[in-house]
Amino acid sequence: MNDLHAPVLRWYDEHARELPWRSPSATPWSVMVSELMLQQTPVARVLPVHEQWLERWPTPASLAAEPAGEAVRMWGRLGYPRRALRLHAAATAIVEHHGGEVPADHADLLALPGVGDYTAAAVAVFAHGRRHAVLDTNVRRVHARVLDGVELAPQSVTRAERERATDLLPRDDADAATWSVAVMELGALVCTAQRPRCGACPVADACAWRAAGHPAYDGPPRRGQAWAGTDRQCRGRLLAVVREADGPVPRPRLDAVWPEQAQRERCLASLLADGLLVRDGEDYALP
DNA sequence: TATACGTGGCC
DNA sequence: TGGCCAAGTAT
Repeated sequence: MNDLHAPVLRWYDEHARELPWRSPSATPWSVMVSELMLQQTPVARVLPVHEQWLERWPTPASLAAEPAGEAVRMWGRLGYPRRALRLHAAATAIVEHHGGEVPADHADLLALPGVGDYTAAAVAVFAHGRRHAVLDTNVRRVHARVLDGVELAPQSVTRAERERATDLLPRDDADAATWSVAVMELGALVCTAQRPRCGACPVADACAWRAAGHPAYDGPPRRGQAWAGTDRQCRGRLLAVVREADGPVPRPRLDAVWPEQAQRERCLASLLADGLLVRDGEDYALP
């Protein structure tokens, strides 16, 4: 145990949110579903969808048995709907290659659609108790501040950063898992990107960033996410029409939600290419 | 490695 | 008020 473990673990024990996927009765599938949904998406918005999802599809096999379009519809307005397709494809792969059970090995998880390095680690650790570093944006920000004395972590993860995160893990598997979720929670609730609550931080006294006077980020400029008028907005509008319709949608109803024809055509084509929509004559529908 | 990919809440 | 941000992945 290093000097950070005890205060962070104690803080987590006292302040952690009770979330369904952290329940002792949560299944690996519940954890995996939560991780896909939480990618770039706030907890508050995931909560109701996760509950409905698990009620309808309590196992990978139950989801794999349905058309992918049902997953897209249930995904609702969570955003990045390709994740719904990937989760459905992952469920299918789990049935085909893992006997319907969410695998525990990082490499097996990484091979599943929609599962990258972070999610593979999160499922291995939080669903199966494996000992593995979990590096998400929260953990990276906490490490950057406490250990490096900078406001934000670099854009990409280096080998050194990963090795340090692994070195920081408590020796015991269960403690290591709790440590990872605790650091994530600390980043989500206290060591936030904006307006960090250093007064509530269990390791404020050990924080290099605080000791340095909270120097502002001075790295390369980080690109914002363009939205208005972008293909992303257009795709979102088009897919929302089909998702919220009872059946196949005639083309004019799609034309009505986006004025620029060229962009509309391009986005419709990309939605078809992604498999988020299928065309049936003059109508469009979920797959 | 840089970019595309949804949505909505916050200050 | 609009830019920033939220448990990333795929290409």
